Amino acid sequence: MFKFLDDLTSGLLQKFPAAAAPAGWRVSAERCPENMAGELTVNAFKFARIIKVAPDQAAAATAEILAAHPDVAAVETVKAFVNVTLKSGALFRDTLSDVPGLFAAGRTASPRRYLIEYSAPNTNKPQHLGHVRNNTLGMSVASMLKRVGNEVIQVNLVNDRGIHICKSMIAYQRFGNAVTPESVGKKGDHLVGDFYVKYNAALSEELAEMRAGHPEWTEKSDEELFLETGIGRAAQQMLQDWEAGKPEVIELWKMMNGWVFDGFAETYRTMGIEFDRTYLESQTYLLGKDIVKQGLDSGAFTRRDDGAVVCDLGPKLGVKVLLRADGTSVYITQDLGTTLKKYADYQPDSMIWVVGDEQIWHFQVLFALLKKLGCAWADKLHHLAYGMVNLPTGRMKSREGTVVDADNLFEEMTELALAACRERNTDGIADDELLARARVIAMGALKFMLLKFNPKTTIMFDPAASIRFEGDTGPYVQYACARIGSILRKAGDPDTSGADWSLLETAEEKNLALWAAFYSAVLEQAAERLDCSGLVEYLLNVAKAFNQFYRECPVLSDGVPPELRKARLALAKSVRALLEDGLHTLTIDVPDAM
RNA sequence: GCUCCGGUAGCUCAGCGGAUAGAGCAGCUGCCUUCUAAGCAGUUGGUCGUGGGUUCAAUUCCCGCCCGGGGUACCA
Repeated sequence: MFKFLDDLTSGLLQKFPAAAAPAGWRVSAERCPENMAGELTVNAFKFARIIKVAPDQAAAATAEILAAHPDVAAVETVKAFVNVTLKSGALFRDTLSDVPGLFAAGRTASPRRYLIEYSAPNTNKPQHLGHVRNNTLGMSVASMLKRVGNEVIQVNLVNDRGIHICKSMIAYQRFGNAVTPESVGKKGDHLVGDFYVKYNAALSEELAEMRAGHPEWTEKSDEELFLETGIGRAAQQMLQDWEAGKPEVIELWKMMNGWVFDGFAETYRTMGIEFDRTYLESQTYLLGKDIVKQGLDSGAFTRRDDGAVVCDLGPKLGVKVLLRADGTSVYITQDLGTTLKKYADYQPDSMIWVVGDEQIWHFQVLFALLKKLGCAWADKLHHLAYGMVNLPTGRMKSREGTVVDADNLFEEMTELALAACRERNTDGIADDELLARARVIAMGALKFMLLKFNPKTTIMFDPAASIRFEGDTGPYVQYACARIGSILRKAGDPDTSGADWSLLETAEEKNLALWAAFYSAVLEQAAERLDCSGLVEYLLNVAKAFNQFYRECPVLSDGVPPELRKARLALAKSVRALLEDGLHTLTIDVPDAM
């Protein structure tokens, strides 16, 4: 970053030998507020204590050192804020003229191996907007952690067994007429989802009939009556047959799951997701049992009078059951098993789960259990909890048909983006090229929208308002890149080496350099918080700064001196590199033109 | 009840110890024979839920209260 800050730091430490600065301490600067004279601000309130003087003395010393610094053009002190204006040459030297340096600054000094699990769909229905948020958060956090220099292993854990899967299978047996995705021309996960809906409709019907015939049952919940229904018992029986390995059930299960996996593969391809490994719950759901035995042996867990195995996690988390009295395992038992398996498979330094915030409690318990089992790495586990996606009409509910389907949403947004493309420059552009462009824009808009929110906030998705390509959106940033691409194409992809950056002296040009200076800090914070929303915000600001530059500073127009043109071309190139790097970090593509 | 998350402009959200609280959308006003108007400029709009406390400094930290959502399973 800025050389003057290094010099200021050493200057202060020399001047105040009594200073108690932590190792590696360095004075930092922030953007100066718009209405103040200055580009950067050094806040002396923040480090006055470190150098052990009063804030106004710290500020005075700072101003004195900076006034004599060759990079500094002007200094102004307000209270303990020291506002600095840099000389053009120094400003660009430390920022946009050195893109590799800018990018390298964002890399971590201590790379780690992360294992991140996300998506985790069920194979009884297609993915919806909630999954899209999960997928987007997972892939972007993974990408961002890689971008700052870590090794990242991305895994999926597919819930491919259980009563909900059997429901789709029962409905297929009863109402399926042996259809296949090919025979009806439907994506496999959608076809299976249809049967899941059919099952629930048939169940509701049967429940209604039963309640009509048994007035004493009207008060009971659907869950309580589930096993009283024929179709409920059928699903239960099928689950038992599945666990017993009954051939015709396994065969049906394999066939229908195969359809769903094909469908998911397409959804993931559209989003640009590639998992390093996909774990299947059907292969992991029994894993936890021997760990429970080990826990009993070590005394971490205890056996209750009725035979159930439990663990007392203290006053806050309470007593957790790990094995029922009948010896069957519960959700957390499986999760213990898969967690240990993932650890054994990859030995990560840290594991991340991208899972909805309704499971915060579950993960607290899981982590506590792992500690109890003596896993030294248990304090390096992180539940990346994210909020629901709600619609203006309320929560999304599969049963009530109020979900926004992922594939349909991609399709709809692509259509809208395509229409927007057609309104613009379509001269001589082939249809498939236009479609490819629309896809990049649509997916960019969607991912950017989802990442703009802090993960933990509950999102309100209003299709009418949320599907936008203007304003604070992904396409806004992509558009800035496209404008730069256009300039560079018109200039014949010029060689800009040796450009004289000190010729760039307008407020718009300097503003871009000032924004660029903070890229590494933005990445660092995103990685630390496992939250890309700061990067999203940042890219909007850089794109905005570029659009202002675009308006105010002609590059190719007649009357721009050749040397200035070259410098501005170099600037544009660097800005595009920055924006592209940022978007790619968010797993968003950049179209050549828009 | 206990617990977690949220309450900031008409709407959707940033800011989370620092200088006069921001953005986008919506509304109003301008700017396309000039490198792509998916753009730019201007403008309207706020007792940062509320009452205390800590601090040189609080939207930001602590405590109480009010409102909304999640969790509180031997479901996943």
